[in-house]
Amino acid sequence: MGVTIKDVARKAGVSISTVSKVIHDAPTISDATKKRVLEIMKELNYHPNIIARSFVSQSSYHIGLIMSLKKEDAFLNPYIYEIMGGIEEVARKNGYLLSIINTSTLSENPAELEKLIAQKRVDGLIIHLGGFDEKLTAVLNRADFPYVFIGRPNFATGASWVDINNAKAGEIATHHLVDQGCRCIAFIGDGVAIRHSICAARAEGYKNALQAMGYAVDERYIKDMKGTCENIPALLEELLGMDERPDGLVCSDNFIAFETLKYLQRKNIEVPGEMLLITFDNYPFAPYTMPPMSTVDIDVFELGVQSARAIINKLSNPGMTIQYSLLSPSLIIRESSARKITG
Amino acid sequence: MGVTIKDVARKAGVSISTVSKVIHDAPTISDATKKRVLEIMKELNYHPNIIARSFVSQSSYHIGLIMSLKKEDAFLNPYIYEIMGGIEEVARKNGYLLSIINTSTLSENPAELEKLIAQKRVDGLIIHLGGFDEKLTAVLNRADFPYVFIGRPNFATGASWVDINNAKAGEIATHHLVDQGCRCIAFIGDGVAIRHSICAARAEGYKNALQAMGYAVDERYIKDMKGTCENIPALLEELLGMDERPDGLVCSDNFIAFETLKYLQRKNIEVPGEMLLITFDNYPFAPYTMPPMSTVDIDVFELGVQSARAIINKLSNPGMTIQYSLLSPSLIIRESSARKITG
DNA sequence: GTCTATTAGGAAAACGTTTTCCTGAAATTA
DNA sequence: TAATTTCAGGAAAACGTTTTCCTAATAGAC
Repeated sequence: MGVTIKDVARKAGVSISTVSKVIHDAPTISDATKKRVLEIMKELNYHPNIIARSFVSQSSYHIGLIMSLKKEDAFLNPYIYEIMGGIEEVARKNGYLLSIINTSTLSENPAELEKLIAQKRVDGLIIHLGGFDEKLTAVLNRADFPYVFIGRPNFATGASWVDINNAKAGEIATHHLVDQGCRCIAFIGDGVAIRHSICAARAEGYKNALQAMGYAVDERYIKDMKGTCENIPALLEELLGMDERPDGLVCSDNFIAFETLKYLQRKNIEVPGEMLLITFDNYPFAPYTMPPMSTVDIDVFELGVQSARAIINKLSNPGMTIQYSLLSPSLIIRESSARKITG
Repeated sequence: MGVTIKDVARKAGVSISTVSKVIHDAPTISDATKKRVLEIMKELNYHPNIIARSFVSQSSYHIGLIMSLKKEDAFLNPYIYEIMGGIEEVARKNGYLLSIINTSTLSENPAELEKLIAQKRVDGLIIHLGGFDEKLTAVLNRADFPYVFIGRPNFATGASWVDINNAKAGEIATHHLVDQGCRCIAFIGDGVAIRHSICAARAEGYKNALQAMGYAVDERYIKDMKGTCENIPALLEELLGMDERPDGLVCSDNFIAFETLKYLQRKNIEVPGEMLLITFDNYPFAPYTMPPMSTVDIDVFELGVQSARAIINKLSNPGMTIQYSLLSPSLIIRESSARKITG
């Protein structure tokens, strides 16, 4: 067992209370004593035993991140990796460690969540809303356990959340295509009609942008692949067969964008010559498609930072009012949406 | 404070020692008492306080995973996500939680690692070798702290590691191209000459396969992009200008493969018509390239599982001899390496 | 010089387990 | 029946902090 507070106390000729007070910089200790004790601490290379401290405070100094680790989901949210980076940084700076909990474990066996919080293995939870089961929030609420969401929940909850401003992102994408000369812009999504879904918000932004710029919104130009990529070719065929053929496409996610690109190539429709394309999230392969794909990018690291701050705030101040925050996206223009100046 | 062992003891009319012994299924407790105590435990919804248990055992019941969370590295190792899934599953089943520690935090400030292990915030470490600093292992060794590697370290260490069999993967890729009719196969990598690098191992496999099938290995057909994608066109130009022009390319990573594909398209060289292409890791976008990319895939989930087992073994059996394990890859054939049967 | 207020630091309990050693009762043996 | 062994369970210490309450010494006020 390493160096303990007792060793420091003995060597410094003070009581352990005094050492503890020095650690916490209590005002009732004289500067001289403080200095001496601090020196001894350094000399002995003393680190307070976190586990003992946990024991007293009954907190683990761990923040849990509930996220899906299912193989199939691995690349649905490519940015979760960066989110983790943001969380880890803030957590560490506040003395917390980041622990990962698999969403599917919990959905399959909600008792695991009960155990997790009964045993206080984490002090608070950040819940990434991919595949998270609404029912589980009931468990958390019953135990009055602190948590925040990444992503805007589409169910009632008393918890704070942080999200990216997908409506704004949709606006930016659409606005950009109009800027590039498009006069008829279609939207292809997956879950357009699902309340508070990422796709719905992006579609909303698409509509808002069109209206704001004085274009009519025609619902026939809004398509939904309904969960399966295989529907995309048919949707595109419909769009290309319309009286006024679209000259710009907003794809609500990368997979749609890539499938669309493939289809257009097969049909010998040039991008960006005849059709401009834009999507979201700046997926790492976006620069490597042919042509490279324009995206509306999100600072997901910041998403992690904000969510970590939110939960840590909540821990130190349990009565805190709930907060929502929406982060702004930015535009990354690549060839797929850039009209050649020449020609 | 929730239900404690005292509450259970009182209600069951036994001492806390007895309850503790029931929890650990000690043989000196009669079946009748055991049964009664277990019932009371269930009735009161008692969960042993892990923090108190940690306090006694001075272990945190957390496994740390050191991995790079730097933005730039996020997609270098797309499969780390799945690795985490494997680790989490094994860890949880053994009563551990998975904690994430950012490699760059530690390299920037090695004292963080000292603190981490002095405070016993994790019981053991799994180190993902991307960007991990060799010097840090000295800290671990000095403290006799248990750790294992994911990936084969290219420096001396007393620790176990698990890795994917990259040499075997290189063999499989090369063998497959020969099977498909290639007679001159080139290899493009990044770090061919770096000892124990992933790329070097794959190149080794490439050579072995060629030799095993009776082909000569010509070093002129082995190219290295030396850290920057911009070198790729020049390398390809060299290859295409050779007396015997290659009809198959083994690309040691996805970025090389995608850049290569782009180049070949610009030069109007048909894939798979005139050139077969194969790469590794089954990056999620591999099916979405034009044409879809063949890859040699790795069960990285299993990599996580094995690394977690290794560290947990080590924890329960500190004297354990170090172990190395190499996981076998499997072939996923897509259009980029499939000679049309017709024509 | 006495009384009070202030200051610096100490003593000890508490947190919930695990674990070692002990004890009393029952069972076995002689 | 007496001595011994076995068995089931209990008492208490220990783990390293934090924190509350207390005390002795000093300073200040009159």
